[in-house]
Amino acid sequence: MPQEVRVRFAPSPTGPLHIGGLRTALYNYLFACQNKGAFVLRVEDTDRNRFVSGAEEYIQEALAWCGLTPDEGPEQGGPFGPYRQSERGDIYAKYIKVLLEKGRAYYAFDSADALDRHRKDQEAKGKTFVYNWHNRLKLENSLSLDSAEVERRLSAGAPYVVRFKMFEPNKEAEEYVVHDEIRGQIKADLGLLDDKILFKSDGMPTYHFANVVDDHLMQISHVIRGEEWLPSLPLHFRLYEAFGWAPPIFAHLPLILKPSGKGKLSKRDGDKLGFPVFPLEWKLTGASGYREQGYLPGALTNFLAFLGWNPGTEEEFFNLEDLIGSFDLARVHKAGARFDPEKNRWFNQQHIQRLPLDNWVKYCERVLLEKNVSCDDKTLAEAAALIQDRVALVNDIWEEIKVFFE
RNA sequence: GGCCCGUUCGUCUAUCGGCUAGGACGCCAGGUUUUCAUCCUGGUAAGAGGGGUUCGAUUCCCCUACGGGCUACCA
Repeated sequence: MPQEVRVRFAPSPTGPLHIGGLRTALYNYLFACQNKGAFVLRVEDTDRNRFVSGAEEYIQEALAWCGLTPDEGPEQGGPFGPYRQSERGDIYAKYIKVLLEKGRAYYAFDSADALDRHRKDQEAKGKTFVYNWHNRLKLENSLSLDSAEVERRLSAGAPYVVRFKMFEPNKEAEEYVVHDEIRGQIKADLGLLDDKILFKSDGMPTYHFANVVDDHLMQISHVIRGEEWLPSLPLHFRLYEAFGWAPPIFAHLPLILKPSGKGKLSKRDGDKLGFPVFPLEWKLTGASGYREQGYLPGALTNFLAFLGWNPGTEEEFFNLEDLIGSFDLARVHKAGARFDPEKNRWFNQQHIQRLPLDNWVKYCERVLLEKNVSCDDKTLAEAAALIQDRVALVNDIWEEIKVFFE
């Protein structure tokens, strides 16, 4: 492998990181470490409307709690910065121009309202409105309008977006094949895909554009991300192609599903399901976190690692270092996995039991300190040893240990 | 609706054409423990359905069903 492995975790700061995102970060981290590569944190804050202040700090803190500290990122710095997309405006402006000049992208003046109307019209006829090759000449854009009119609108400051020219019939084949490391070859029909917006009218790039530009510029070798991105993989390949860049290797991870009922686990589940979905508590909404509930970060990452992957042996207790040694992208599953809070708790209990005594004593000591109970080291060590296999969560310590001090 | 991905015990999973389909959580039963927890032993329970390919399919192919994702000037 001549090329250096560089992976990135690219959350958008719209709220706390949830355990699905945490697992994505974990897999990226493991892959980077075992290949002696770099783990990059990139903050994808191109949506001003959904920006939540404090979210970026939360993400950093959550990663640090789990031991997944990035090698490069907004706080760590690095040679490929800035690592916040909101600070990379000049870069995107430069590269969108490239696509425009190559004729691979075009200006579009259709208002959001007008597009909405088109969608509703088509829906009424039982059809779906798709902005692409078959109607782009009937809409308001730099392909349909003459160049003088386009110039006039642009210089008059008319709002516009930039769209990607996804496909041109008669010039290229409709069948398109992309590759995913976990799923293999995936066929797509370019004629069915739409001319995605690359640049929004507020001057910010969309995910698709910023992502491709940044991954290329940051020399990302492997993109390991959630399965929800699989449908846009053909678009991303097309973008690399349009730029003339070699794409990275893509691996789409299976989603984490709710313990029961339908759908994937989401931030909005909060702890409505009876268990936290966040590593740390999120004060804005009062949502609880695994740390506050008394989970060990090593137990959480162990359990999360096994949601969608396993080493193929019957060994099931792995600390971060063990995981780095055993993790294998080729053994990642294709199907989504339901999150099981009970098994998560059991992992935690097992991890507590396996803690070296002197380490465990520190947890107990902290609890006694909080409760203003003083005792000598010998008593503390004895009491801690006696309760170690009775406790499933760090938060249970007081309940078990108090009998020794009352 | 359209497109894409998926499908082994209730759940997480092993199996890379030939197994009595293994492990773990949970649950049930028994044992250890003054009680509880821990721990030990045993039990429960699975290849979505239908076609192929093959001497032989859980494993390869197709169809159907079901599940999931995407279909925004969100990521």
